[in-house]
Amino acid sequence: MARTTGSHSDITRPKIRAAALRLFARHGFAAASMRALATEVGVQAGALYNYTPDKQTLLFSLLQDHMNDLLAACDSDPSQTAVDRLRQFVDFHIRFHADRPDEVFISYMELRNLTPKNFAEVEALRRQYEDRLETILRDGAAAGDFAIADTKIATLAVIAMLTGVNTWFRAGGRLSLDEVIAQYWDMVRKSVTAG
Amino acid sequence: MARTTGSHSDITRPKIRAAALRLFARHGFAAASMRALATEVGVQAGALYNYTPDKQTLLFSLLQDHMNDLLAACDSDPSQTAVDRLRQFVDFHIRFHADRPDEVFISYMELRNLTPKNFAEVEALRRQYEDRLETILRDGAAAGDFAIADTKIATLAVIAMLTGVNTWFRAGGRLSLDEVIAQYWDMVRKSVTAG
DNA sequence: TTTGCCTTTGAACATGCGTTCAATTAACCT
DNA sequence: AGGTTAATTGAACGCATGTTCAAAGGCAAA
Repeated sequence: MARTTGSHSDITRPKIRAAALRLFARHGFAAASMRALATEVGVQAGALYNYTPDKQTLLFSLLQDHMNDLLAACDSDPSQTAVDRLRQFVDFHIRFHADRPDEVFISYMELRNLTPKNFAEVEALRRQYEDRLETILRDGAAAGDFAIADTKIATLAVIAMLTGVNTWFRAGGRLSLDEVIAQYWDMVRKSVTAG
Repeated sequence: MARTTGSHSDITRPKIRAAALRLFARHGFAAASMRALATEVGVQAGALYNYTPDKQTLLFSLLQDHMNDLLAACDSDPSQTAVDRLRQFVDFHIRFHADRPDEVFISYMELRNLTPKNFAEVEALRRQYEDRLETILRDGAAAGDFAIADTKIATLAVIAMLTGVNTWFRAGGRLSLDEVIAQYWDMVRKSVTAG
């Protein structure tokens, strides 16, 4: 047997990416084998190499795309007040990440499995995203709306807090995503304003 | 050659644990081989099995000990006000974790490499620790010192925020640990009080 | 100095890994 | 219908993995 009926790169490629996302998130990059990935896709291991030069590049591509999606989806209107922009950021961050648990998980867990070059590239994208928030906080501090000692720390503190939602939130649980967002917004707002 | 001069289990055992901590943190549990660990210790791979029945148990033992250390070191005087206890918790959490970057890193990254039984055990310890904080927040809310919609969420949000320090803090950096703690305490305090 | 225990070696075992590639067949174009 | 391209198979390569165990040698007590 060789080429199978119905086989097409437009079908197989997204299947591979989706399965890789699931497998890497579930078992970790190092513990997820190309053979297991192939089985999940319904193909032999060799076929995967029509779609990625190697396993490492597959991981990198997933992370890079995720970060680019994140940056593309996150924009903030500088004519609004810093408080409004911060509220939008909190809402956006929680929603975007809750929609993509596997991508987020991998982005935090598998960074160290990237080659130095690939790591630097993903890291740069992550920093760009942090800068979006830091700009909001700095603008708000300059306008006197926020009371923050160190903007960089506040940025990292807020992002860590928000991303933490992904470790426990499950749709259909005790609280709706809207309720969760409301409380996080309340806490974030208070944490950066005078009190 | 067989037994080497100066060999003693009181020496080898802690060496293995220290090296395992470093290797698991650096490369990940799955990617860190027993042979690499043995090399690091200065011993052959077979010798490791005098100290652990298998690799999995070694990981579990490291995580379990870390959680037990954490619980043993964290106590809070219920006669103090909730605000004081919260301040102490923030100070303790950041300091304790900053002292043990590898343990903390592994505790978050390698949970999924535990067998279900081992995972449940470590998870139970983690929940105990969260309960310490939740008790403080609930007491403070009952006393009217805190304004929190949902205590469980606030607990997770605060812990995520505090643990995030470990992803960027390095001793000797721009800020001292005391400065970092001061700002985090400021943000945490404001986030759970009325504003 | 001998005895017995503690610790380590070093080789071996079975299994699984990422990756390559010639052969093979489906799908598409003319 | 025939020819070309695209997709996949399946076997193979070399190497690394966790773990076991008989043999061997350092150590301490008698």
